[in-house]
Amino acid sequence: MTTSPRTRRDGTETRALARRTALRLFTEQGYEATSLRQIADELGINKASLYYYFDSKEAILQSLFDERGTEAEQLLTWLREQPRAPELLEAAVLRWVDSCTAEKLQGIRFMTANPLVARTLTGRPGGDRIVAGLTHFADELAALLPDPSPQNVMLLRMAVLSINAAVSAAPPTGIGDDDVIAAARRAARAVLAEIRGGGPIEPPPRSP
Amino acid sequence: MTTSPRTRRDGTETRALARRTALRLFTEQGYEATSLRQIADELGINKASLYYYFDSKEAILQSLFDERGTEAEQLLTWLREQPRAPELLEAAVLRWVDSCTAEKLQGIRFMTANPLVARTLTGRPGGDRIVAGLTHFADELAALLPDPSPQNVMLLRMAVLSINAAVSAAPPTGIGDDDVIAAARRAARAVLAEIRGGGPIEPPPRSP
DNA sequence: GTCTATACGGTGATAGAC
DNA sequence: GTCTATCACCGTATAGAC
Repeated sequence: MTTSPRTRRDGTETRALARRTALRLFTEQGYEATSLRQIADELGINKASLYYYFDSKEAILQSLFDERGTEAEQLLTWLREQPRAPELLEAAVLRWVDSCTAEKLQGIRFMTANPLVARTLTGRPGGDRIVAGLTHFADELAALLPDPSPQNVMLLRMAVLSINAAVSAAPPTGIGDDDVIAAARRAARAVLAEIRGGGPIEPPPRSP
Repeated sequence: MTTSPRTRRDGTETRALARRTALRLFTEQGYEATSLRQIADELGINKASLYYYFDSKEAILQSLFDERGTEAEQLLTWLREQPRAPELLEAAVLRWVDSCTAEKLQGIRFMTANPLVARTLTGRPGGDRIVAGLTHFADELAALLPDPSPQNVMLLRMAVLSINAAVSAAPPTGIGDDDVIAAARRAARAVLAEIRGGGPIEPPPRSP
């Protein structure tokens, strides 16, 4: 081995810092519009030094996807072991929405800013696991719909992606992460209610 | 003049075709990932010939924004001459949603695929009039909210942008434009109801 | 209007010294 | 680990013949 414990530790720290920097720049400017030179400059290192930590620019992207790629899959695993019930629909959607912490929001922001970039990694291991995982998640939930009309399937997908919609709708500044997440939750519930009721009118609860 | 009527007519047709081709490629692959060579190839002309119709790649982008930039402004103009009333909120949002024809959807798809590209044109005349116009629209509507809390402002913005959310949520194929628009409308109404009621439960209609 | 040829810069990436 | 130097390539854009 050529790496001592000390250099190894410094290395992984720099690598982690590079990932965070890349994530920020990719989110602000887009993946294609961000050059390796720019990332290196912000890190205070030379452009070529980045290649010590990553094999290519695409490898940086890949590592960002890998970091957060398992979440959607875990959600899917959880869903498949739940007993089928009408309440599962709302429970599952809200489980996903509520799992979104303020830290996870930056991942959503990155994906929202680069909606097409996932296709760059298609075919490779761990490519677009987030997108694919959420898609499968929504598709599996669609089987629970009493009326799986195209519109209702669409509304279900919109409920699942309410966090993304909230991030897209949020102005660049002035609204805190908490309110973004809370708004996403309320929107998801409202859309789910629309699917159930076919309209805003809910039958009043009846006690026997 | 160096252009005869005949060449002039052919020219504007080619220009229009180039715009449509660019719009499609920008939507499929992204603005930065699409090269002028690619656009020229699909048109069956040389790369350099594009510069007869457009001064630069950015000029192509600009022309696409100009084509659909006035709609949000017209909406804003309409809003400002409406009498203030509680029903104006939902009426205004639905006016925007319902104005979305199947043809207009491709504009939304382009913007959804290139969320950051509007900033490329900021400062220039007619830059991001769509985004800015819709933002102003939502902000003006926010003044009509009984409770303009950050969450409610967020929800209002999400209702206005429900078309964008629907486009983002729609799978690449399998769902028609009509269902996408219809789902957006239902989602917008559901979110507006959530703002009004603060919850999915609506009081049942009471006849005196 | 369309072409060929070319200029120019920036990009991702590699080799090798230290 | 970080650097300098260098590479091939592709991007936009221009000049000028036809």
